[in-house]
Amino acid sequence: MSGADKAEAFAMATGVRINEDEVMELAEMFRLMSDPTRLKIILACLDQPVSVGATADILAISPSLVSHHLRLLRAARLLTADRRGRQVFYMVGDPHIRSMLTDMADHVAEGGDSEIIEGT
Amino acid sequence: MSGADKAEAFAMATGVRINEDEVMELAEMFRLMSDPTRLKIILACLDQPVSVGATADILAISPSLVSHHLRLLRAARLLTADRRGRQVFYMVGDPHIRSMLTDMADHVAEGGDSEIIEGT
DNA sequence: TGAATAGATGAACAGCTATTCAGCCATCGC
DNA sequence: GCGATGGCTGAATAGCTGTTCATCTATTCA
Repeated sequence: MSGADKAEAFAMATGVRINEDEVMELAEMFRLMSDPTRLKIILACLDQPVSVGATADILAISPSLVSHHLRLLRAARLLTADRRGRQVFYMVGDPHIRSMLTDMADHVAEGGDSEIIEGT
Repeated sequence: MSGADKAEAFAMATGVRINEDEVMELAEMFRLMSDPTRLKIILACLDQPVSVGATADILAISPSLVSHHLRLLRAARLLTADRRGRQVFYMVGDPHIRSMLTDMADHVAEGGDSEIIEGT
């Protein structure tokens, strides 16, 4: 069974229209949002562009660390950069990602862990 | 500035109604979905309950590995377990998570990386 | 030009984690 | 009870990654 066949089998079996590469891509997105520091950075520039320095101040971390994270987020196109003078402003580019994030933030804030289901 | 104050400052500055603990909780969710193997497991039982063995077969990995991952997913309440005889079926419990996942899978599958925006 | 500010980069390190392997517990059919 | 099947658990390991520190580039202002 080849790799392509395996991916096909997975897509068939799951009923989810998504192949191996797309799963990897999705996983990579989640990975980038899975680090608390990075997630805070993303949330910080969800609704408006924020400069690197401002982000560092808000989160009380070093500009260097912010920059490192921003590079990853920029590379994955989760954030877009916009230079104004000597400052660089970052913001969430994809509207779909933005709404998903807003949605998830609300979901968590509303405490969706109220129901406990136990198997017999 | 205390920890609580910092969290408050963050919530204020970002405009996102979410505190430190909730950010951690959200990050943890994303972390669980960020591993390709684990993500495949979740996607496999998105729409219907799947047994451990079946999951292992579909993904062509060892039942042991599946079980390890399932324990984490169950602990985080991302998946719910349902024992039938000697088989245990798992499925995505939270409808909100399920729709988010379906949505993101579609988003990735449709290739949302078509537009490249470059800063001046 | 020179100083200063804002970000970016590279190396180095500590901590975490996905995977494998071996063995254990529970449930069903004989 | 006995064997077989299905799933769980614990230890061990290899690979990855978030953070820090020092340094470097780019842009503005005097």
